[in-house]
Amino acid sequence: MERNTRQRSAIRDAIALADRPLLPQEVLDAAQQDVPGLGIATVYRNLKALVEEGELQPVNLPGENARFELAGHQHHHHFQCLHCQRVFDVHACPGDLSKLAPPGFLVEDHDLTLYGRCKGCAAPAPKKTRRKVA
Amino acid sequence: MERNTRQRSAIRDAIALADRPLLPQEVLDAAQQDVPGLGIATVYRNLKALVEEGELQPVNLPGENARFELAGHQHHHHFQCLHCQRVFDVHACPGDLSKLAPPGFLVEDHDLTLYGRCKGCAAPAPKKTRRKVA
DNA sequence: TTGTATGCAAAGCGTTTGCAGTGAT
DNA sequence: ATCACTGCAAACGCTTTGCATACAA
Repeated sequence: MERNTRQRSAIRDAIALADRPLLPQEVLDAAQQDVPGLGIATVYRNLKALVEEGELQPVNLPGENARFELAGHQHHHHFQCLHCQRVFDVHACPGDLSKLAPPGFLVEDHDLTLYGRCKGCAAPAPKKTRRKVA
Repeated sequence: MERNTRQRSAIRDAIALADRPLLPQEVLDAAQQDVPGLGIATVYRNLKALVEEGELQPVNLPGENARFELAGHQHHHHFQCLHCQRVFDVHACPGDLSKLAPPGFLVEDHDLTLYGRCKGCAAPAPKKTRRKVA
């Protein structure tokens, strides 16, 4: 059965207190302030477990490693800042996009990512290519 | 300077002849029919070079490794089949999405991925979670 | 001939897993 | 006292890089 460990609490709290989806490493950094000896493997194991329990949900953006946020936010999208690279929730949706697909293709779902400048990063910068880092 | 090797031609051809974005491994498989001894490192090096030359462009989908297609397709989106996992181009776009972002956020670009059944994979299947594979 | 491109193998990076020890119940 | 959980290190999958050789020019 599920046990309540200091590690698990620290990991859950780190994500609950964040105002945006966090990378596993960011979760580790935050949770280590509560539990200094915490290891990255434990973070990954708990993230996976918490997702399976339905408490967290993964946030996958194009070319980015998975981030994690509290579940419960229903269908929504994300915004990534081209300056600070951080990701924010967007609680809006363009709606039905089924007519965009070619004939014969059946649309069941969609993912949308907006890019630009977040509230904290004022002026526009030259667009940079977004890519997966190994 | 750029040299014209059999390997580079085979790699370029593999992508040019495909009707969809290919994974590096798929490029390798296809190109090895022309150049049997071809190595995966050469594929990666040429993909990177061809992207920098502007001949190819990377296709990044949420939780997926990068695929590659010919450049020149201007702004467009992609469709991933939930059954066969393959990716197809979508030459349509919902248009201006800047009003979806929260106040203070400046939208400069967007990525959209549609999910469902491709032309070849008829009936709908239970949705499966899309995730990054290490 | 010259030096870029290739193939192989090793290294990197993020993520997962094996294992013995730790600690919640 | 159990047995799930943890930390560490090794293993993994994909991508990149070092190096000696091969080959386009």
